[in-house]
Amino acid sequence: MGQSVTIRDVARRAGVSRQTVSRVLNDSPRVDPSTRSRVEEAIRSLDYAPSAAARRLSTGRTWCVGVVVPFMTRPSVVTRLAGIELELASTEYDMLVYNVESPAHRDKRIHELSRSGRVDGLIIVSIPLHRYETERLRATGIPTVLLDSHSPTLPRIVCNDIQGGRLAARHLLDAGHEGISFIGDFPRSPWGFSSSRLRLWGLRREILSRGVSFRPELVALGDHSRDAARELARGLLRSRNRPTATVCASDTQAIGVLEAASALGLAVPDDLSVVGYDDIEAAEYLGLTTIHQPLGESGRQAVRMLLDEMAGPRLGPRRKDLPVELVVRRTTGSAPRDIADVDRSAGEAFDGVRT
Amino acid sequence: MGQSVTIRDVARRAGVSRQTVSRVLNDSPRVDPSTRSRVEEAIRSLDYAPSAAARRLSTGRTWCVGVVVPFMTRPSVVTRLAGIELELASTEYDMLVYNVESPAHRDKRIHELSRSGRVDGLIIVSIPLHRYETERLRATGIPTVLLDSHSPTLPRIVCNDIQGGRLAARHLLDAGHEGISFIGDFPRSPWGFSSSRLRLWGLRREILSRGVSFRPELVALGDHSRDAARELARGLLRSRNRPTATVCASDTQAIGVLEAASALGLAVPDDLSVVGYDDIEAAEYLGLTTIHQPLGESGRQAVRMLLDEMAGPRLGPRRKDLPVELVVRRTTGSAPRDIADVDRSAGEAFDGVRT
DNA sequence: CTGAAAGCGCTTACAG
DNA sequence: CTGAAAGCGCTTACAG
Repeated sequence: MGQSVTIRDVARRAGVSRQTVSRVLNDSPRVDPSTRSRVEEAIRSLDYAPSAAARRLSTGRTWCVGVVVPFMTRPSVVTRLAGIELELASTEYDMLVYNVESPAHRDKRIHELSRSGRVDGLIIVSIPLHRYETERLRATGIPTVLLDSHSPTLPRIVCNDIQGGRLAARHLLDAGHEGISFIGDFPRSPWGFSSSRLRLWGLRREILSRGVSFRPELVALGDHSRDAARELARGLLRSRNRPTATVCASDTQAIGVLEAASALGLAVPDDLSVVGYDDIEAAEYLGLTTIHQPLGESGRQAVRMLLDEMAGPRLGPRRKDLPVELVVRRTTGSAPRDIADVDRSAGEAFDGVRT
Repeated sequence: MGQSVTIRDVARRAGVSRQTVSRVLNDSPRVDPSTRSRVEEAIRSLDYAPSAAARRLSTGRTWCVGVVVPFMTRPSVVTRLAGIELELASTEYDMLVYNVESPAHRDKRIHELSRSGRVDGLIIVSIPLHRYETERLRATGIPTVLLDSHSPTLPRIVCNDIQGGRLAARHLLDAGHEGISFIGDFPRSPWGFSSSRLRLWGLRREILSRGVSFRPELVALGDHSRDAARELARGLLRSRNRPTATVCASDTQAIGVLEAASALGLAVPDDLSVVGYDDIEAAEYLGLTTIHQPLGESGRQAVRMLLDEMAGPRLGPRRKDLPVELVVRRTTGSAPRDIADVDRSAGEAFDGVRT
């Protein structure tokens, strides 16, 4: 079965002690060259591989990093995950992945993970922690980095959501839009995700800073899904004073908005401009204007920050903000001259009555 | 730092031996109820969590399953991965994920994984193994299940690719198509993926079994990407005797074909029918007719098969085929009456010359 | 440069 | 039902 060759067998074969074999294994300089080559020869001829379990117990390090993600199949999440994997692959660390499906499940996972000694460090993706969870983590002493969520005390990598909202608003305001709607996530979902809220906040600030009035009735929040966004958009777009542009909390939701526009006979971008968020792969082939986040890179940076934390505890909290950027494609354009005209002509198309 | 409470501390606190604590931890029935509750109380008051590393060394089991995937961000791959994670989450096993980016990298990963004792079992996704790799795996004795790839000896879960090709062909033949093209992956990529080849094989067999001639010049193979598929499609669709329908080895490639059709002014499905493969999320909102694979379910089944293997080696090879099904949406329709007409009218649109 | 001793924190038979 | 002994396969000081 292979697995039965131990360090003891190698030592016997090479005529040395187990410690010497261990030194060769760990590249210790305090080994005579000729001894070393004898040991290496023994390792080779016995096809020996050291036991990870034994090494872990004796060194007290697992050489594993745990990654906790919600909704791992979401394009933005899996891209982050791939970034984490890529960076870890260049180290000796392995990646344990836990997909959590509910807030309760999440709490349990994080708690048990932090205490079982299964991982040397933890990366928690997109999940804001309660204060008591943060405290529990500190108590266990396990190095932890948050990716895409905020915390007053834990080290974290965040993309600048407020800036993203501002960029989207600026782009639309420059094109003459004034009725800008926002479709995002429920404000008080049990997950407590904050990105949608922050993006809206940035959008609002930019609009107000331009002296344009912000219309709260154009904000519609729901599930983070295409279907929910489509229904919300349908409502907004049928209203008397409909928006000429919509900013979404994700590309997925933006796709729902495009569907709603299409169903209502509104042309994009002539009648309606749409801006997404994330720049997932689908955004490119749909020609969706969106806010690009450095998703893969954010994962890599989270790993680097975690490695730093594991090397030695830092004094204060650490936080790194990654920039986002606007990617203009084909779903945004100038505001319609006069929205009343648009509505009138849309009306004509339906009922042939001139008003 | 928390981690310093050991089984010894608990034993002392409860006034019993370490073995007794161990029995309580492992739900052994041979413990007196009152002793048990004393131990449980001690565990609680000391906030004790057993060391995974120690348990692993003494039991010889890691309680980890390794998953090796290529291109983890591909929608079809991540869906499989999520299925694996979901099934593992209902067990005590953790999931180690390795994303391999090149065939060389893959060989190294699989080899070292199988020998380091880091995992109790291995799931290898979409990667056909060389014979010598298969032999090496057997030699290590590590239970292994292949998901979405074939092997004469290893246990495996496969979706029926040949059947998928047949279903696509049948659907198109029923709609009157005769010039059916196929856009798939390079036949001899270093990865050795087989699904594209098998789907083409099924397509071909179905066409021939209907007495329709198969036109090899309508088969175009390239990189598994939207861009490559778009360029291949562009070539096919501009040829004199162009196809009226295209089957693709993936939805991603089908999207490239849709782009090519759009660029050439061909209406889908009036001028061209398109069938994808996988039924990823994008297929639904693009209205893409496709072959649905039970991606998540295939991951779950791979875990169950692996757990069986780990419970005890089976006598013979095991293989499970999962069914695929056709999902008809909006990219397929009847064959154009006379393709020459179509080409003529397209020509007119361009140059205004009547032929 | 090398080895004898001790230990990492559990579990597994073996007695009683 | 419970405990003393031994062991899992490494590494870490400590001598020499």
